Amino acid sequence: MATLMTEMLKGTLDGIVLAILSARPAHGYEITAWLRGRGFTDIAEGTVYALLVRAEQRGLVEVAKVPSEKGPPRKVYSLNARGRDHLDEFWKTWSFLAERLQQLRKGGK
Amino acid sequence: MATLMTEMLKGTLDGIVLAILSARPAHGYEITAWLRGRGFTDIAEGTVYALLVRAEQRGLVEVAKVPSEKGPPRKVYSLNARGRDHLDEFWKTWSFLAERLQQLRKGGK
DNA sequence: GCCCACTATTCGGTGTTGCTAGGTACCAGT
DNA sequence: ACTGGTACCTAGCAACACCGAATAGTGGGC
Repeated sequence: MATLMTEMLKGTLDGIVLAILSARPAHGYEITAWLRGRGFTDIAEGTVYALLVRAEQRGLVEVAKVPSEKGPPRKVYSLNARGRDHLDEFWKTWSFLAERLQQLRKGGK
Repeated sequence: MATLMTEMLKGTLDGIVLAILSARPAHGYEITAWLRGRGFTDIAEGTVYALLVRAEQRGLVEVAKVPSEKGPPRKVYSLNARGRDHLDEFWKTWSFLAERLQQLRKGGK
């Protein structure tokens, strides 16, 4: 059921996008396309934009408006120092969770 | 500020509890204590109970009321066939997510 | 007898999150 | 004109975990 993924993405999608931005600056549409290509087929378009706005409000990313040849201007996001710190924290939390779940999976059944 | 872990647990705590129940029947208080012992120190007591009620409403678990020597009667939950199916789905979804994140972590930075 | 700690469950209200389902804007090809 | 691809935004919704408090039973210390 797709519902499982929806709930599981809460809290992780945030980190996923930051991780993408840590590799290279990108804009919303690009990020969405990238996610779709990686198998996250059901991630809604609006979700990514809302998430980027939140990231900006928290001061995790910098924004640059870049005119596009096709369509409206792009908003290119790039990770700043605070964002990198946040990403580190994210990976720590993720590692903790992933370890416990791996143990559970082995132990159970 | 919502903690990272709180948001990340959304959707996964559900599976964690089912995984615990797949090993052996248990009641709410016991599950909470188990989680605390495993490092999930900040999981609220009420959270587990609410989660168990949801699982029951979805028909994933069976409930048995067992009198306790200490305190009020326990509600002992055990996984049924539907619950095991759901757990399988959970692990599939989790695996998918964990794989993508592992790739991202390697690739990024 | 009275209070406290521990066991055990329940409930209403809150904040964060991703999804739904639209809309705006710009340009190229037909 | 019209369609399709690019690119962004928004309001309202449902699900989830947290918080704080209440309820209830048992046993031990004073």
